[in-house]
Amino acid sequence: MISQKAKYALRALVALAKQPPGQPTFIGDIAESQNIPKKFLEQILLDLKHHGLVASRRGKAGGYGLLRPADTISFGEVLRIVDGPIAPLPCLSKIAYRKCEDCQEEASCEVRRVFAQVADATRAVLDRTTIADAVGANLPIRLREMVA
Amino acid sequence: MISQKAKYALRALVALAKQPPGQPTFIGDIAESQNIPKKFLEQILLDLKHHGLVASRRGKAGGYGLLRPADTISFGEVLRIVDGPIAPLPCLSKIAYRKCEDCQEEASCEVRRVFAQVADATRAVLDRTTIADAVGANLPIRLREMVA
DNA sequence: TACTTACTCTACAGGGACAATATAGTTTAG
DNA sequence: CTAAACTATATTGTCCCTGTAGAGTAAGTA
Repeated sequence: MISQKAKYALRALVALAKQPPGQPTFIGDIAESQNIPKKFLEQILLDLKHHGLVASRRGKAGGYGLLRPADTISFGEVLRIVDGPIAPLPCLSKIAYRKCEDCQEEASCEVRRVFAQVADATRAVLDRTTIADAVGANLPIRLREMVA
Repeated sequence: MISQKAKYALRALVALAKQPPGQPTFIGDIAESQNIPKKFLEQILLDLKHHGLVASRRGKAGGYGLLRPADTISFGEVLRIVDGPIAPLPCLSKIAYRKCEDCQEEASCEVRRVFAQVADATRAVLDRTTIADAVGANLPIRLREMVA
């Protein structure tokens, strides 16, 4: 299960991607249209800003906008920012590897071997699918290119 | 991330699958060899017993053993018992579907569409890979058959 | 300049899940 | 009859998730 926070973050980014670029969008507008608690969304967008995904302008004509093109922001990147590692086991994370305290030999761990496949399958989707894909179509563009 | 409990459960089942069938194995032996807190493992095995995966015998010569053949117990089944739904969103679970409170239209939800692919990819691994596969080889038997 | 609106930042609180631990009881072999 | 092993329930402490609160800062506008 992904967190509610991650879901909000993705929905907000999708909403921003649908907006005409250039002029910022109010937090309040996104919060209302997407049914997200406004103060909570503030935190989330601030977090995304600190990671360089969105930019903001303050004051009366302020708001938020995507800082990078929507087709360069993958679901995986957003999830890692908001929820942390995607890997199903700490010993399978690429960004935050941690040895399992309780297991003896990593190389011979059967459970790890199986979940390595899960991690690969998951990353194959999340790291290839971008916000732009989500906005534009039913299937991720890059996967469609691979099939075609 | 799967829970510690799920990891313990899977490791215990793998350990049981390696044991000669017929005679039961002590909880204490599994706990020690797998580095699992014994009392915690008791709870876990009891839970698996209630779901028909293992059987137990009480008393001095008691212990636990697999109730079903190892190649009929999938990782997915174990995870669902211990951790609950596998789906990354409540609105994608087959066994415990719940509508997302905050999203308007399920059919047009971009986030849901992407995570549906994640769920499919995950289930493809977890529901096809059994305890026997984990014990026996590096790759799940059924996937190897598909490739061959 | 004053005012309004919107973003920025820190703190914190309630609830629930996770990971055990504790304790008491029951069963069976020898 | 007793030790070893499973059964069952209750409790505990910690951490994280979700969200709220409130003070502060910046920028356009009259």
